[in-house]
Amino acid sequence: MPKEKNSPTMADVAREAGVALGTVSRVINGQQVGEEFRNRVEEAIRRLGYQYNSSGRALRTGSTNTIAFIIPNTINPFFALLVHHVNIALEKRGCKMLLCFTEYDKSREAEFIQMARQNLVDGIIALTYNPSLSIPEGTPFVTIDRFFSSSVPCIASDNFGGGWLAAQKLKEFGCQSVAFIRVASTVTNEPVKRKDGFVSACVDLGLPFEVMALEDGQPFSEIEHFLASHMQNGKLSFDGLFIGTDSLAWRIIRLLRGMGIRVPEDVQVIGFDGIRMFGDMEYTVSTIVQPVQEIAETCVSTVLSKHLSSVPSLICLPVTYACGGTTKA
Amino acid sequence: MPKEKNSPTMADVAREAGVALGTVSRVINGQQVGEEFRNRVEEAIRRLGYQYNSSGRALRTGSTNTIAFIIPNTINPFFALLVHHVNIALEKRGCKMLLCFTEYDKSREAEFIQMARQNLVDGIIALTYNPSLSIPEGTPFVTIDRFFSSSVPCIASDNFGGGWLAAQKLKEFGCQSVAFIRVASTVTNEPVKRKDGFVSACVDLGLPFEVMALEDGQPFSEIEHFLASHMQNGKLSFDGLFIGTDSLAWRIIRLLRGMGIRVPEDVQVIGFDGIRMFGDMEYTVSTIVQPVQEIAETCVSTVLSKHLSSVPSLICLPVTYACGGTTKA
DNA sequence: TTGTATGCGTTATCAG
DNA sequence: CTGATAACGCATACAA
Repeated sequence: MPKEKNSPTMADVAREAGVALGTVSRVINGQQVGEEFRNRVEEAIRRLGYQYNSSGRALRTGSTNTIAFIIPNTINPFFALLVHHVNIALEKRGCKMLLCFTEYDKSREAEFIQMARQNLVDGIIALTYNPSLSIPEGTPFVTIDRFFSSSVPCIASDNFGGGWLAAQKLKEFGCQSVAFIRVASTVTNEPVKRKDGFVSACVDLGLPFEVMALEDGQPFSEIEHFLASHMQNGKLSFDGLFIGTDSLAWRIIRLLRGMGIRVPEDVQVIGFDGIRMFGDMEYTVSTIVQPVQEIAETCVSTVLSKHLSSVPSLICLPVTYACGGTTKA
Repeated sequence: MPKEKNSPTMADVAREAGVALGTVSRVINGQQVGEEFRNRVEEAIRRLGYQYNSSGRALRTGSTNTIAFIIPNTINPFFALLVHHVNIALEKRGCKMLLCFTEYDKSREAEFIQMARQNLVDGIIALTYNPSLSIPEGTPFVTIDRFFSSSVPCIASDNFGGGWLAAQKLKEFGCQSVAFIRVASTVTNEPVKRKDGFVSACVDLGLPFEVMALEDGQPFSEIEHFLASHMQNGKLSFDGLFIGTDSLAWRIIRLLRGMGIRVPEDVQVIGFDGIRMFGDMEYTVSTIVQPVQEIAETCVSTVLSKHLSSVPSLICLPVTYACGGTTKA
């Protein structure tokens, strides 16, 4: 079954313009062509409504100007934002994006890498959770938030600095006793450093703290138990909480309010990510904001850079604090 | 510049297996091949780590198993959800998705359609705002929320029914006087029927109502003026509001609370779309929920259907009501 | 500067 | 059922 729609080809344009095939190609690729010839070709292109066929070019050049972006989904607003900025950054450089949703499925992560190579992508940007994912040789590969090896560039927020900043802010806002709560990740990725930075700052600042991690498989109610076990006379023994993500922070705030604890009056809460209502309105919670646009820009420029090997293996980008109404500032 | 990475080709596999090129192709495409030959080929494929090259196939067959999805962005959670479900639906049918973000730019919408055809996409799904967009011949085209002509299938929620449902719910929850507020769209798309359904229901149910539209270019403060002009003795003269989208509803609720009006105690609010916190948690406001997954499924099955011409030109899918805490139910 | 001819990897047609 | 071979549309090395 050949093509159904008979679009004109370069040969058609060449015939129409009375020039050679190669000349048409050169006009299209913006190479040196005599004024007279160029006009004839451009006229013919217009007349025929010619559009170049990217499969032919890809087959010939072995490159598609396409980057695969492997990510769990777009339902999570942080991922959605990432997709958006990655696409913008790619487009700015004349590249297309091949989106791959893994749904956190490790086997799908591997399948997509294979699929991406079948499609001759020029590079892969991946935010994955499979610790033993095998990185393909010969295709530029950049990861977000996950360090594989020194030969695979990893782009991330300054998670450690973010944890530090959270503790500093809580202290600044008058907290006397704080806690860090997160869901433990099965893989050791960059975001685990949020805890390290937080703990480090608490120690440095002389701020008493506790750490609670919801291990894999434990129900959310464990967090409820943790909080309940830190109540005395209807009062929580913490007046500041740093939570691993905005999403979890939101759930915990709901929980606290259900327990009759006011936020931020009784306890101040800082999350991580910088998620806004409806994507672009106010922050959902007070938060450490990830520089999503810079992350996307860096991923794209890195994966497209000619000399991947001379690129740093870990790039951390600066985070900022933003008030979302769950702190006293 | 030829390919940098020398992946094995079908010819390599054929040589390795000691068979003809055509036989390898037949094995890969699952056609009839003798048991012995099939084994030899499969063994060779494994040994060489062969992966088929989709450009070659595309060039030959004129089809890429790719559908272009044209949409403003993924920052808006509704669009993000749509992208997600469209991708799932496509993947289920072995198709890839070429995402095109228009950022509401009319000229970009047209450019993407051209780009999509250059890439030999097998079809286009588009959520656009350019009323005079020209639909390409020869490439299956399906729209969301926008009716172009009877030859271009349009998939949408039952916007009229949704408006009706909102009025019905407000009445059911005890409202005596209601209003509909929206930002007017410059294009006449399906969502404008939300007002029609609402008005129709109010009339039928004997519910007094008003309609307010923020025209193009008017600032948000116009809505503030509208509400302020309907205040008497610190009380709003409406006890129920239906807002064009959840996002606008959220902004208006913030506004109301700033004016000292309680939601839902003083005034109940219903939005439209069905946006959830963080994509999958509770609804942001009480809302008319669009069946996003069904919309996506329908778009995909329609655009891939062999006989596009025999498809209905407008398909409306049923909406539901969901409480998000801004109504008394 | 322009024309010509080859091959990229695949599918499909035609002989064997 | 299998082998050989001709396109598909394009970029490019080489010849003019």
